[in-house]
Parts: sequence; structure tokens; C-alpha cells
Amino acid sequence: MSDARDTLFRYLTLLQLIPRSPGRISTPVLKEKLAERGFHIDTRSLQRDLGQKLSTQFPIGCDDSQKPYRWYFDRAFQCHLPALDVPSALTLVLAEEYLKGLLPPVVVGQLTPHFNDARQLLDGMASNGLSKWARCVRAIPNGKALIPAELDEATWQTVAEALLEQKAIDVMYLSRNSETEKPLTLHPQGIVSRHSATYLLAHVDGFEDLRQFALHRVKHAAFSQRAWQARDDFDIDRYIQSGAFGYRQGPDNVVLEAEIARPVAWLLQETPLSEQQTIDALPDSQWYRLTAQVPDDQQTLWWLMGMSTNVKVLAPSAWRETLKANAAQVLAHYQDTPNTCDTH
Amino acid sequence: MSDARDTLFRYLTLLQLIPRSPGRISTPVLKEKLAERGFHIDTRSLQRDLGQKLSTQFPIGCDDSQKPYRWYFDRAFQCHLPALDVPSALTLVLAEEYLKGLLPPVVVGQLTPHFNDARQLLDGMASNGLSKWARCVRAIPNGKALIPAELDEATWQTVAEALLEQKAIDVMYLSRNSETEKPLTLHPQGIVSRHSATYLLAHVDGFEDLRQFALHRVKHAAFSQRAWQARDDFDIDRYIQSGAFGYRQGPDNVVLEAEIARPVAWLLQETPLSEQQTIDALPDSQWYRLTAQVPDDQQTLWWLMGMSTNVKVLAPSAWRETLKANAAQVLAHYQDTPNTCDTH
DNA sequence: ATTTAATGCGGCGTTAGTTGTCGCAGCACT
DNA sequence: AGTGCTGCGACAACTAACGCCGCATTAAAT
Repeated sequence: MSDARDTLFRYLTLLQLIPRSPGRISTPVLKEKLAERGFHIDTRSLQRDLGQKLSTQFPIGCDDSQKPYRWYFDRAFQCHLPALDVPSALTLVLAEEYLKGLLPPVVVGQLTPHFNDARQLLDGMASNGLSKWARCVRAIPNGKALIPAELDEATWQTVAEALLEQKAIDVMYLSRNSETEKPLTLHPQGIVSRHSATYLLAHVDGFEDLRQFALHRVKHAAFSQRAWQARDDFDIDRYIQSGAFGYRQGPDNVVLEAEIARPVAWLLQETPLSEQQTIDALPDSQWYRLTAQVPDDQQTLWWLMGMSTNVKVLAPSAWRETLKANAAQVLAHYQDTPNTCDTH
Repeated sequence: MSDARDTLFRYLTLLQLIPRSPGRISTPVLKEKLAERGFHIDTRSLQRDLGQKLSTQFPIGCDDSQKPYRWYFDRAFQCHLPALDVPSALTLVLAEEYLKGLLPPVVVGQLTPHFNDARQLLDGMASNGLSKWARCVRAIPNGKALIPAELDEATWQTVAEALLEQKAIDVMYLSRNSETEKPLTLHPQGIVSRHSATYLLAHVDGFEDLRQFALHRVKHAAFSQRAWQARDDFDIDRYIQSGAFGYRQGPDNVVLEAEIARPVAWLLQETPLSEQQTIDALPDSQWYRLTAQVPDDQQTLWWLMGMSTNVKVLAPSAWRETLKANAAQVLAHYQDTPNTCDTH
């Protein structure tokens, strides 16, 4: 890439260097970055490129309130280089529907231009007038969709950058217990997005232990002066499996054996519980016998609970007992008169 | 866009017209499409653009086995015009983790270049050598992740295009009951992606009733000669809510009243069940009183079941009864000796 | 207040690249 | 063999890009 002397390519590089609207970049910085990439051009040329060529053809703005002008892309603009094809666009639309229930609005918002691009493509396809695609595509999430916790756009940007560029941050944090915001200096080690809430794993400056910080309770994040402190021993998977998010998990898989009703059998035949899974019809009934290797985790147990009467767990016995005890306790809750305990 | 005579812009348009690798486009077609967009150039120029300019700077291939050469983009290439920023890249990584458990691999595969682009950006950031971002970002899905049903890439492409461009398709369909593949002509009306499986809503040629077709049981989809038949009365939301996917739903919201344990209270304070929700502490206990307007659907009921002993539903009474009956039935399943019915 | 350095911008001549045209060659089809 | 399509090399005319210069404006420094 030393002397890639091609105007087209230089323009492309230039366009890639201009950030989307909250961001800005000044002309001298652009010149420098271009030089880094092998484009040694006169400042005047760069000015002409920006002011006359690019800004007429692209939604590029210029902040000329201060003298080294600052350039930025329109917030909504997105351009994919091999243009999106129809199946990809449809996938993006589906993805958006799913993600809206899973990630905080601000985080999904980061991808809005992409989704808009997809929608635009689909809109433009409607040869016969009104576009109907929006009325024929739906994503149904798996579980109950809780409303994702709101978080601040600036916070997300700062935290994301801090984590990946290994910087410490100063935040105002509203802890769960107290009502007051406390200033903290954090050393980010990881981010966990657990269905509808997003957590930062970090340790507080001066302390050793790792803690979770709900991002929506973080106010005013900013890069800190303090140097970022690593934790070499940190393993995010181990951390999660240790039960930090209520998902404790045994180290090994277990063999689940159960009798399942026909609708469940059909479901699992199409979308199996695991790679190792067998389903056999039981004689003289609408029931099936399921054997599957599954992880020993909370998720699976919850799924079994949700299946309620459609699944009878035989093994592992621990789960069987848990389900039984749960059912007994739930029943007890709802039982007004303790004596009306019905069995089969 | 009539006489947008700018080389740069023409190149850009050209690049957008070249499809990703499974697709191809021939030189004369390109010339025509360029003309449509206001670029009236000589064939020779186009040939030069492709063969000398673009293909040296971009991963563009040329299939010269037949005479009108056919051009295509490298499968893996992706270029976002305002380049991805760090927060967006992180969002993409999170999105990928979620979507892998929700959409069939082939569908997610449509977006692979995007995700790769994001990963590449993050990889390139690691100033201090090895990139660690992969070890510090996780998405924990809400429910149990079943293994998404596999489906054929060509099938997805055909079905997606047929749906959106309103074409009928000929398929070989392996129905759930029979073991044999049957040829069908379908008129696609919608696509529903329900957690791990994806369904096409269509009516069979010659019939009036709408049916669901699991995409992973569709083999050999191809555009049909037959003209596509619309169904004006089709409303996908109404269709889903009518219970077609096991998610029957009452037309109105209901008011859920329940007593919830403290962890649930915390969870719901951060990621509410609905916009209208109040949580009040109950005196003399670790319990809280929840009131929320929620949809009257299966999802919510399942969620309540999963909460098991941590939630005691007070209203609506129908749910209360359902939960109670369920618990009783589950308990009955697990009860070896009917007499050991324990209550509080 | 004056100086100084940095930035933007118009203009100009040189240079380099782009474009259409022509002719030729290979290929498929008739 | 003929015809039409496509790709490619070459050439000349044209156009655009580039660096340089000078000047105006602005902000910081003296």
C-alpha cells in the first residue's frame, strides 16, 4: 500500500476515515492519516476532495465554526460495498426484531443505519406500489421479552471503547441499594449482555475483587486519568459459570432422560436440545422417550419447568427432585385448603 | 442523477452493482444498469474500469469461462462506508452471539461478512499484541437455546426472494407425517422466525387455506412458472395471535397481580414486564407486590411458570388456576406414592 | 496591539489520467 | 465462410487532478 496512487482508492480511504456524525475529524488529522496509508497529497488537494468532490456526492457535513474544519458523515447514512442482496436484507430485518427485545435500545441503535439500509432496499423492491414486506415478516422470541433497560448512548460509547482499548473510566454509579450516585473509577474487564440488561465487569480502583455494574445505572462515564489495570487470571466464561449471573452450572454435561408429549417430541426433532439426542416412541401412548446430553445449568432446568406437564423427567434424579419440590411448593402457594391435594 | 458525471461516483455505483460471490453479473448487463442510473459510458470504458481499475484494488473476481465475462465480489469482503466505530463493532459482536442461537446458521451466515468486518476492526485495535476482546464479551440468551434447525442456503435465498418479489415457488417438501418428499407449488405470504425454527406461510397452488411450512423441511426450492397469488385479507400479526404457533393470545391486556420474591423484584425493576408496572414492598417479609399490565399470551404464562416458587400469582384468576393445575399435575407425575402429598 | 503560525480558498500551469473510437482477434452460432 | 458479440490494445483528444503560489482570515503568542 506504499504508493497506491489511485484517486478512487484514496477517496474510499478518505470516506472510511470520516466518522459518523457524533464524531468529527479535522482536515490536518485526515491528511496525516492518509499519509499513514500511503497517500501523500497536498493539503490543498485534500481540501478540494472534501469540499468539492465528496461533500457534493455524499451526505458529508462540515463544522466550520472553528478553523481547522471538522468533517463528519450524516448520522443516517450507510453504504455497503457489495450492496445488500435480498436474502441478507431480510435477515437483517429479522435480526432487528430479535435484537430489539434483547439489547438495550441504545445498543441496537448503533446498528440503525444498517437496518435502515436493509429496509430501504426492501422498500425499493415493491414494484407494484406499496411495499408489503413489513407485513409479512415476524420474529417471535423464545422466552418472555422483558423491556430492556434503558441506557445512555454516551455511556455505551465510552464503556465500549474503554473496555476494548483498555482504559480506566470514571463513572457516577447508582448502586442498587443506595439512592445516591457515587463516583467510582473502574477498570473494565468484560461486558455481559444477559437478555435484557447489560453489565460491565470491572474492579474498582484500589480494590482487587471483580464486581458487576449494571450499565443502565451508570451515569456520566468518562475516560479516567488512571492507567488501566489488567487482571490476567480473568476468564469470562469461568466467571459466568461460577454463578455470578444466577446461571450456576456443573462442569460436565448430564444425561437427561424424560418422557415427553407428542408436541414436545416434534419440537425437539426439529430444534434439538443437543447434538446427542434420541427420541423414541413409547408403546400404547402419545408419549415419547427422550435421551439427551445437556449442560447442567439453570437454563435447561428453566426450560423443563416451562414445559410443565408436557415433560416428565426421569433422570438426573436431582432435577427430578427439584421439579417435584418446586411443583409441591407452587401448589402449596395456591392451595387455599391444604387438603384438596389431587393426584392422578 | 441524470448527468452525474463523476468517475468516483460511477465507480461506487459499479461496485454496488457487482454481487457477492454466488451471484454474477455480466458486462453488458452492468452497462445497461449503469445507463439506467445516468452513467452513459462506452463499453470499452466499462471493461477498463473492471479489468484494470477495480479488480486491482478490490477483491473482485471474473469468470471468463464464457464470453460475456461475469463479475463477482469476493464472498468475504465487506466495506462499510462510514467505517465501523468501536461501539458499533462491539454491538455487532454481541448481536452475533445472540443470533447464533436464534436463527438458522444459514440465515446468520448471510451476515457473516458484517460480523467479520466487526471482528477485524476489534482485532486490529489490540495495540499490545494479542487481541483479548473475544475473551471479555458475552451474550447470555434469555431462554434455553435449542439448536436451530439447519436449512439449505439456496432454499433461504430462493424463499426470501420469492416472498419479497412476490413469486410462486416449486418445492420438494418433506411433511412432518410422511417420510416422502412431495412436490408442491407454493404462494408465499409471510415468514415467521420462531426462536430456533423458521416457517414459511403460504398456500398451496389450487387451495385457499394458509399453511405453515418449516423451511428446514423444504428441499430444492425454485421459482415457479405460475403467477403468484396474493391474499389481500392476510394479516401476519392476526395470524400469529390466532394461535397458529402455539401462542394464542387474548385480544386485550390483562392486569397481573402477584407477590414476588426479592430477586425477581430486582430483576423487574431493571427490566420491567411492561410499561405499566408497579412494585411495592410488602411489610414483614422479603416479598414484594407486583401489579403490571401484560399481554394475555402464552409467553407470559411460560415466564411465570419458569419463575416457579419465586412468584405467587394472585390475578388473573385464570392464570392462577392454570398454574395451580399445572403444579398439581406435575407433582402427580413425580409422585411415586400418591399419599405423600406435602403441603405447608 | 502586533506578530506569527495555521488554515482555507481561488487561480494557474503542468502532468497524469480518462474517454471514445478504431481495428483486430477469438468465439459461438448460423 | 459469414455474422454478431465480446474483449483488448492503441491512439489522440480531452479532462481532471495535482502541487504550488498568493492572499485572506483567524486564533494563539508576544
